[in-house]
This record gives sequence, C-alpha cells and structure tokens, in this order.
Amino acid sequence: MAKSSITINDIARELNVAPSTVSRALNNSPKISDFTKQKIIEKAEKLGYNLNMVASSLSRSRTNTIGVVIPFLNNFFYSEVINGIEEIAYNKGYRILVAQTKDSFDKEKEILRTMSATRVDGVIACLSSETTTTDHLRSFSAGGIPMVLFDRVRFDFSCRKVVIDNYSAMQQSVSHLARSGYKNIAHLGGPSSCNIYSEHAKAFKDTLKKAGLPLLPQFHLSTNLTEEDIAEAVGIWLNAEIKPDAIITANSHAALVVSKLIREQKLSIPEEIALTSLTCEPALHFVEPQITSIELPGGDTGRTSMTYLLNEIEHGEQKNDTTIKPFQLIIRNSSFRNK
Amino acid sequence: MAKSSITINDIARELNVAPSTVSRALNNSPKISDFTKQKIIEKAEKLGYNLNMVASSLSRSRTNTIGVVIPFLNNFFYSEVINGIEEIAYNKGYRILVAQTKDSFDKEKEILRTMSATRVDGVIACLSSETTTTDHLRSFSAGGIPMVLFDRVRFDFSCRKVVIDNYSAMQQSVSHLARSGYKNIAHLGGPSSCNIYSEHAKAFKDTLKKAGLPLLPQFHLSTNLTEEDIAEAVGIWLNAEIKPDAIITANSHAALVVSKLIREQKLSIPEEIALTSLTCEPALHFVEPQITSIELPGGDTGRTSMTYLLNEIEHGEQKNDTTIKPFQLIIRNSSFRNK
DNA sequence: ACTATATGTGCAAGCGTTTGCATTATATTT
DNA sequence: AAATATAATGCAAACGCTTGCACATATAGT
Repeated sequence: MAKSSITINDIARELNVAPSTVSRALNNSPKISDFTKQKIIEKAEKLGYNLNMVASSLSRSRTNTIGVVIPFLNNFFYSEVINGIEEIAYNKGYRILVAQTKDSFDKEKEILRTMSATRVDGVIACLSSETTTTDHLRSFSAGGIPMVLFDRVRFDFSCRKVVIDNYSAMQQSVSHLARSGYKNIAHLGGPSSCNIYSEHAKAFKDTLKKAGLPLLPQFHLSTNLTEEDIAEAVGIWLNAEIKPDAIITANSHAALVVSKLIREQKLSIPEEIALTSLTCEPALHFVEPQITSIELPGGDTGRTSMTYLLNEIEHGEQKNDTTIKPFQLIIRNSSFRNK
Repeated sequence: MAKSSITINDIARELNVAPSTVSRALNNSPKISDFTKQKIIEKAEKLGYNLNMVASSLSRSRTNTIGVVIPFLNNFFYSEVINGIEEIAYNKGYRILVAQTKDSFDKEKEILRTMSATRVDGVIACLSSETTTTDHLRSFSAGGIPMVLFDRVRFDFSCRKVVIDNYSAMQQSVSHLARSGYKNIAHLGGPSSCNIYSEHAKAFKDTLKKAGLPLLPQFHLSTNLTEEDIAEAVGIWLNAEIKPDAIITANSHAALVVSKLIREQKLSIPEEIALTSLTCEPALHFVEPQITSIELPGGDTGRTSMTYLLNEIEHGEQKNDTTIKPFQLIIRNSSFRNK
C-alpha cells in the first residue's frame, strides 16, 4: 500500500556509485571520503530518503528496540518507570515498545511471544498479578533475548531484577502508625501469589508482633484489590464490634476507594481511623485529608533496569542478582492525630 | 548477541522439503497437504521455531504494526483511547507501538521519523500542544503511510480526523452552571493554538452571551495549564473584588488543582464557588465534593480511529473528513447548590 | 488411452541493508 | 623507480522470509 519509497539503490544509481558506498556514507563510515559523503547525503536529502529499519534490522540482526511489558499503561508508577527507561534508552539509540498485560497471564505470554518474533534486543518486564509460573519466561529466554524483571518478579527465574523494598515499606508504615498511637491496624493486601504482596504480608505480621500490637486475622486480608473486594472488606471492618483504627492499603487506588468509603460512613480521617497507602499517585494529594503513602522511585527503577539490560545486550553480562530500591514514606494528614 | 535461532530453512532441511513449503505450511496455505502441514508444524514446535517478524515484514513490505502517538502515557483519556485501538487492532492481527511526545513538537517530529523508518503500516496521532504547523505530517505522509488524527488535530492537514465535540462540551457546561444560578463564570483554558482550546474559548464566549451573562476578560484565560499557571490565575481570581462564582477548567488535572486551591482559601464548593471540568479522570470522584465533568468517549474514539485507519490501509480508502464524537456531561456535587 | 484439471511441492528471485573481502587509485617509503 | 602502505570504492553474499511460476503427480472427463 505504501508509496514505493526510495532506497539506497536509487541513490546509488543516480550518483553512479555502489549501494554499499551509499550505505557506508549514510552511516558515516570513516572509509568514505568527505566529498562522496557530502554528495550522497545531499542526494538522499533531496530524494527524501528514509532508512528502512526493517531491512537494516534484518541485516544487522538487531532491532535497537527494547520491549517493555507492564500490567497497565494508566498507572503512575509504571509511567514513571517508562520515563526512566526511555531516558537511558533514547541516549543509547534504542527505542522502546510498550505493551500492557492488563494483569492477564495469557496476555503476558502472548506479548512475550510477539516480542520474541519482533526480535526486540531485550525486554524489561513487570509480571502480571496472575503470573505464578515461569515457563513462558524460560521459553522466551530460549530465544537468547536478555530480560530484566522489575517490581513484580519471580525469583525462580534467573535474570537481573530490580525491586522495591516492600518489606521495609510495610514495616515503616506500621511503625509510623504505631508511633502515632493507632492500635488496631488493618492491612488490605493484594494476592499473595505476587512477591510484592507476600512481602507486605510478612512485614505486616512481623512488625505488629515487634510493636506488641495484636494481629487479628480479620484485619489481615489478601484480596484481588478490585473495587468490590475493597468495598466488601471495608464494609465488614467498619461495621464490626472491633473496628480497625488504621488501614494500610496495598496501593494508592485502594487507598482512594477506602477513603471514600470511610467518608461515606461519616467516620473521620485520621481521628477515628487512619489511612496509609503503600504506593503513590498524585490523586493522593488532592483528597482531603491528603493520604500518607510510600513514594516509589519509579524513574530510578526504570533507569537502573535499562542500564542493566544494556550491559547484558552490549557486553553479554549475565547476572542473577536483585537490586533493591529504596523508597520514602511521606507522612500526610491521613495518619496522625492532632492531639 | 542472540542465540542463533532456528529458521524455516532448518525445518526444511530436517524434513527434506523446500523452505517455501515450510513457509506456506506455517502460514496455513491451502496449497499444502494436511499431512505435510502436520509434519512441519510438529517439527517447528519441537525445534522451538519462532517466526522472524523482521524478515517477514521485509519480505511482505508490511509490518502489521500501527504507531500510536499521544502527548502523555499517564493520562486517563489517552489510555482509554489506546485500549480502544488495541481492541480493534488485536482482532485484525495488528500490534501497536505507542510513543509519547510529552507535548514537545520536536519529540513529535522525531517520533514520526522513526515510525516512518520502522515502516509502521499506519499511524494514529494526537498532536502535541506545541504543534502549530503540519510540515512534519506532510513529510511523513510522503512515505505513503496512512494517518488518522484524533482529539488534537490540525484541519489544514488532509486526513481523517476523530474529535470530541468540544464546542458543545463547553456550551453545556456553561448552560448547566447558568441554570444553577451561577453568574460570574470563569474559564481556565488551554493554549489557543490548539483546536480543542480555541473551540472551548469560542463556545465560552458564545454561550455566555446567549445566556445573557457578563464576559469579564479576566475570567476568560488562555494558559499553558501548568500548576504555576493555575495557581497564579486562581490566586488572582480569588483575591479580586469581583470573584468568579464558578470555574470551568480545561481538563481534570486543572480541576483537581483548582479544587485544592479553593479549599485552601476556605471557600466552599459549590456554595461559594462552583467547579466543573472539561475532561474526566477517576480522581474526580474521590475528592470532596466530587467534581462535575465531561466524560469523553475515549474507547470509542480509539475504536473509530483504528477502524478508519484499517479502511485506509487495507482498502486504500482516502478521506479528509472529521468525525465528531459525542460526550456526556456528568453532574456531580461541585456544581449545584442545595438551596 | 489421451488430453484437460486439480493438487501439492520446489525453484529462485526479491524485500533493502550491511559487511568482509577484493580491487583500484593514490600516497609514502626506500 | 620499484615496492609497499594507505585510502576509497565496488562486488557479492548474507539476513530469513514470501511468492509467482514452473513442475510433477494424480484425478477426472471424453
């Protein structure tokens, strides 16, 4: 369908040189005289020549493309990660190809298959919440394409990983609430099949115990974090004899939903009930009161992941280590009482 | 760097057939017997064969890839559009390649250049807010690649366009406020170089006049919608002798910022001042009071754009018309007084 | 039996670049 | 001036797949 575009052969013919000379000239090879280069570049310009990357990729067997797979596009953390990746990638002459799994395992497999077919030079991925096995990762790797995993990873798959210190995030959140005098802390967690959430859960239990606070099983939930799950959990909590006086949510969206539900029940935050979130997004600053949260280093995670990937792509470096990124607990008005 | 992957030639050799037969079998050509197909598919499976899309693309001179260019990834509307595009694309065997301009004209040019080099089969784009010319679109089109523009478009470039009925959106917003008894309506608008915002501006003026309301120049602003711009405008408005009793913001982010600023000034929404937004995002439901807004048909916009693009790619259909998508004004608590 | 018609497979060119090696022209050394 | 190094360019194969055309069997029609 595309209008017949012009090729290096067209340029070569018009100038009575070999196509190889044109190719070298356009790639600024030192083997071509400045005079010839000049001539070729001008002619290319004039004819409106545009490199055919697919031919180039085939010939060089590299596409200079990095696949990025994330659960959702419309997510603050992931878009920060993408920005970080792009920043490094762009400077090194790579472009990125983003795809979202929508937290579906099947979509994740599908995406990896097509990225493999597309011959991306490497992949940076955050696994879907449904992912509990690694066969698809292994068969992807069988193609020899480097991969680095971030955030939601599987430790039973060998590759470099960049993760958040989820354990400490929960630990600090609980400690903060405990210091502020909250006693019945509830945790609205995510599916424990996912490393993030199981780390949260472990830290939650450990830290409560260390702080000498009770761990009521009904206050320690693992859900799929859908709006229904959240409404159900909060509904039960707020109508029980023993109510939580603080809630920690696995992510910022859950925190927003919870804050709304609490308001609807005419309970006040943070006086009657405190609220903190384990991830951040701008909306947390816009609700009243502003919600205490963990600020994740998205950009940094992206930059590090990309840097690791490049080391593997360009220097064949193969590692199986895990980099743990620090975070910041940002205390806002939702989590301490003005006594 | 990639482990030498296996090709159709490997399969052909092992089975003593021609590579062309393998190719046809794997593409399920009717010209190959079921027996042979079976044999080939099994062998391919066994060897872990994976189609090399770049070779295939070069050979067929089509990539089955659609480029999608948007200002920002992390935006509710655009991610809905992407979902709509994906939905159609996926079913037709196309994958999509998303890139963000971050509202930079230079980045937009750059992206179009590399998409052209990548030989995407078509492009769906929403122009950056900096874009005021169309030369880059023309030179892109010179490559013969179809394009459809959505949301932020330029009418001086010939192609199909899918836009929101921005004029009516503003018109209905103003009418709603007027009906609710607000008199001094202010408009926090975007840069008028962009079709969206100039349409808003025109509708704002027209509708005020029609409603017999005053149009105070200081209440009709065109800004770049940065947080600073917003803070400055609102600061002036709220401290003037004549304050607005209603504010219409160009987008949801501005609405959130404004709602926060109003709260900080201890003014009440909607009693002392009403607030409505011309775009929507989930955060608008989480703030108190919930903010009245225009719900844009993102998914629908994406699906329509993709459908148009496919018509052009697959049937050579060339049009230069504009499809205007309807929207819904969702009235929430920020814009009417409980008398 | 003897052309016509399917049916299944192979051959080889082509897609647009890149790149190792060969070749020629020019410059340097002895 | 001959021998050697250097610089600039061309040749041709390769990257892995697709596809029009030719070819060889097998089936059907008369």
